[in-house]
Amino acid sequence: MHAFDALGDPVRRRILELLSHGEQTSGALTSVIRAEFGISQPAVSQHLRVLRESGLTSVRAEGTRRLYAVEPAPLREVDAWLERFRGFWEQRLDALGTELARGKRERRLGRRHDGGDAHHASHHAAHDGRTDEEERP
Amino acid sequence: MHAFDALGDPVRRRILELLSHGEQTSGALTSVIRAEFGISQPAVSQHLRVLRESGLTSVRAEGTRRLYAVEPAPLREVDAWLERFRGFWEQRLDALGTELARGKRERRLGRRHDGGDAHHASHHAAHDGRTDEEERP
DNA sequence: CTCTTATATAAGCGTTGACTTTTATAAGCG
DNA sequence: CGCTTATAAAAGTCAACGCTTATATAAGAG
Repeated sequence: MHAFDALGDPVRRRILELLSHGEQTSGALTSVIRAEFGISQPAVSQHLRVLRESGLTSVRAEGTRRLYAVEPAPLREVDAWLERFRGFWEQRLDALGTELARGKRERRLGRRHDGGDAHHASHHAAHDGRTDEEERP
Repeated sequence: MHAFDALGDPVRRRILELLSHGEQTSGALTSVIRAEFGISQPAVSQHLRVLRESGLTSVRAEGTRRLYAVEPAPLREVDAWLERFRGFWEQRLDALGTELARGKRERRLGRRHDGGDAHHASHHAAHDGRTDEEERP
């Protein structure tokens, strides 16, 4: 399943938003989603399965808990796909900054960098607000 | 319909790719898509309708032709949604480029850096590079 | 071992979505 | 005008999706 398909569902997008702050247990995710969307535990579990199978998350067992985390690769692909449209809204950016940023980003992505690069993401625990407000039928 | 839903279909993504080079008539799009996906003219027309109705394209009539063009707003929204995940793969961008790019791109969001907690090792060899080639069932 | 908690799977069902073929609309052209 | 080209809409079909209830698995607590 292509990442875009998985991202088509608001529940799954919301789950990823929740995971963007760091890993979460299935249970924690489930209670938030249940509260926000009013769906059952198995429904959430099925969404988690889709996320797993589309490579958007990884899971790690800890006792009886399952800890889900964002797996960035497919999102990076989506980001790359969007690249060709950035010109549509970045046209007005001044040339120097754009060139710099773009050049750097691309150069980096085109190169292997797995060697000693054991550093981890850092999350700004800014606001928790959802940006996405949708209802489902 | 949310942009992400519309983007879930490979035909529609392909149409947008074709439009990323500039506006195209329905006919031109249709013949490419027919060739690549083997679907009928009405099928393409229906995809065009979805793209129109989700705001991803605009249309302009010229005689009997319809000229489609990318309408960037929803894509920009998608891009904004992705923003929160960029940290997962851009963590190592050096400061200058990052500041320039980010500051410019989302000046209004008032982003700040932090040296936060650590999870989410992402360790994958580079791969891919190709855009999109999929089959449909 | 039994009961409970955490999570996933199975089976079934209604709805949606992506097609198809057929038909409509409307502009150009002889 | 009638014929053709360009495009959309209508109606029907079939599979995929998202949900539900019911059930399985597996770890922990008592």
